Amino acid sequence: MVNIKDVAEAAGVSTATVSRVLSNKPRVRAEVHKRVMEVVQSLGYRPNRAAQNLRSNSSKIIALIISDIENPFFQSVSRAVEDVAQEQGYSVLLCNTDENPEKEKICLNLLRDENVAGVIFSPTRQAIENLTDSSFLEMPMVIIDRHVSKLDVDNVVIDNVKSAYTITSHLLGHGYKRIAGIFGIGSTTGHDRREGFMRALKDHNIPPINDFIKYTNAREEDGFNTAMKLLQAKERPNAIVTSNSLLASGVLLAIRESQMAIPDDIALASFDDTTWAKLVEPALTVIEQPTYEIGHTAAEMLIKRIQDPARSNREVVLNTKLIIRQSCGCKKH
Amino acid sequence: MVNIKDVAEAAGVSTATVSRVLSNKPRVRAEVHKRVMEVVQSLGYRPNRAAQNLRSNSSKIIALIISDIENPFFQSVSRAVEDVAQEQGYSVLLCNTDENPEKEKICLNLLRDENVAGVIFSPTRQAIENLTDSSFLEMPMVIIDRHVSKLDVDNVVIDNVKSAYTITSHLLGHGYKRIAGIFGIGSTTGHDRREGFMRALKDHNIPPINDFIKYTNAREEDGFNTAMKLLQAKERPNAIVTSNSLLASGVLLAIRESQMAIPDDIALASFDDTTWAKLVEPALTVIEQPTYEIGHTAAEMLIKRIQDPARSNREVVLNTKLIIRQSCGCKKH
DNA sequence: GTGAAAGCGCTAACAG
DNA sequence: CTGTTAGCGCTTTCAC
Repeated sequence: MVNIKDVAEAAGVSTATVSRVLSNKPRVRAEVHKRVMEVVQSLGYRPNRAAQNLRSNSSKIIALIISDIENPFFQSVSRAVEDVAQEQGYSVLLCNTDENPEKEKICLNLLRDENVAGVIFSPTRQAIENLTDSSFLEMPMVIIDRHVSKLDVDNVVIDNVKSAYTITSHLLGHGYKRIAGIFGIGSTTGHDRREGFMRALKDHNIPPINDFIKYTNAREEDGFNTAMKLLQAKERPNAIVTSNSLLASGVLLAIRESQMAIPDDIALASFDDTTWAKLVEPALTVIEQPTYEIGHTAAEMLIKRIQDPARSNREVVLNTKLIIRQSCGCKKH
Repeated sequence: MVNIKDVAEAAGVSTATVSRVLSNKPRVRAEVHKRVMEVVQSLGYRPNRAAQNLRSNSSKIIALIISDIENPFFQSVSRAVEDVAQEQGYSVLLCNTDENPEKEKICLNLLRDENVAGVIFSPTRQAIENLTDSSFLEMPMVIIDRHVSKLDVDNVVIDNVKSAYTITSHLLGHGYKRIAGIFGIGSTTGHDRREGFMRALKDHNIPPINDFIKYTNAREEDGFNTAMKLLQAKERPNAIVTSNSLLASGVLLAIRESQMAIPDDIALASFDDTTWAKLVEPALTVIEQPTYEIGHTAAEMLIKRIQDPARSNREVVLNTKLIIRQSCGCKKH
């Protein structure tokens, strides 16, 4: 592998000059610049990232810490992050944490060891606490999906309370009154959505039914199990709201298993407009999150912060959209 | 940040000894080993990855190069890779190539610059050609999903010909005779599946209809457009096989738009058992690929190769499973 | 068994 | 404007 010294010799300059040319520093004669670039070309020189990293304590890698790449929400986010990164000459390191605070910590440590340039992180509530008195915040970081007002970090989120309020109100508007809600337990997101849900009930003068409000892990099987219990109870809900698509698919399976008809027997609405939301019948009414935009914005903010660590923190709240389809449209309710 | 020198001083040994202890080299007195470990603990020392990388020309990062993380097939693969990597102390660098040979090359170059320990790669046909006379194969590499018999690399695949044969035969067995096939154009995978499709027709003495055999990009919209054309033609197919789930969802949308009933008017079968395959009605008959296992196997093979570069190459062919649901079950055909 | 010392390839003072 | 030089933190001969 050809190194900077080879280039320097071939171009008849010092390594320092080569380095200057390559990092577009000023104070280099145009002619020298040109000659060096030519040699770089002809020798096919590519700087050694490890050496750059060691010397400058920073790599061209940004990390994406999410709970699970198999969650459709994060797929789109990660795709966006990748796109921005690639464009700007960064690579993306992926870490799944399964909403496990222990893994989150291991991961963060590792990223520091790797000198990553920055981190895009979707933390558990637990991790948000830990972050406060850790040195992890020394890494450029933007938190996504989860709300962290108390922390001094860049933040890209949606308005979860409002979105949950909207979708619950939609159900209420169609006459559904016995609405159950299933929310993820690991994240602030689940909490916020629950709050929006509660507020909507309150504003419509519907007393909440405790047994209908569920916190659970946010996987498909949790949605299924929770829904089965709900549907087998004496007092059934006639509508269910879920706080993500994994839960929704579990609930849908449970509804099918219970031989109930959507939306006549029961309505279903969820967060996240996945591929399948429009494919099932009746198609699912959902809150669409601007997933790609979340990732895109986060990545751009991160890179800006990397370039200017002193930059003031900001919180970006992106808009969601209620997509009305047929899963909540029964006339009789 | 505490470095190896700090540890050496605190333990009253040389940096060389600390290094030996940390990499579990022999020839260190047990007592010294213990003392060093204690100091490492108490000081919270963590080796600098960049320095290790520079010195030893290899990082603890493995790369995953896939065409698109938004393709469900790769999600599961990447999850598996991540799991194995994490377990073995590696991190995963993610690269999307969009089946674009140019991007593949950029990516490969970058990975070499980063001194990644190894690469798991799902290449385009183009890239497979390029690989032959490139030096990229100097990196430990395992190729997944795509077939590369000519190359001297580790390879994890399924039997695409056979799987396509199986699912096509299933359709044929249910009396469908006018079967269209939509295959991805960028990969060897699409080719092989087309071949299995053709063979099944032949073995059942069904003359293939040229207009029913389509190569296209493998995204949802391509599936939609292709299917729309197929369905609007004078001579319609009464069954469609697609070579991945993205195409399948496009086709499904087209069928819905055309107001046709599955499986009575038209049958649909596809590769890839996604979340939604069991959620739509009628549920989709599919070839299930062992996606997680593909990723898992590939990651393990890669790590073995990293540890022993002289290891002989091997090809692992994993089994697929035909999951029969209701999308191909019409009696009248 | 252990230490001293030589770099890996690069960047950033500091000189000139 | 450009070269010299001193490391970044680690691993790995080579001595002892």
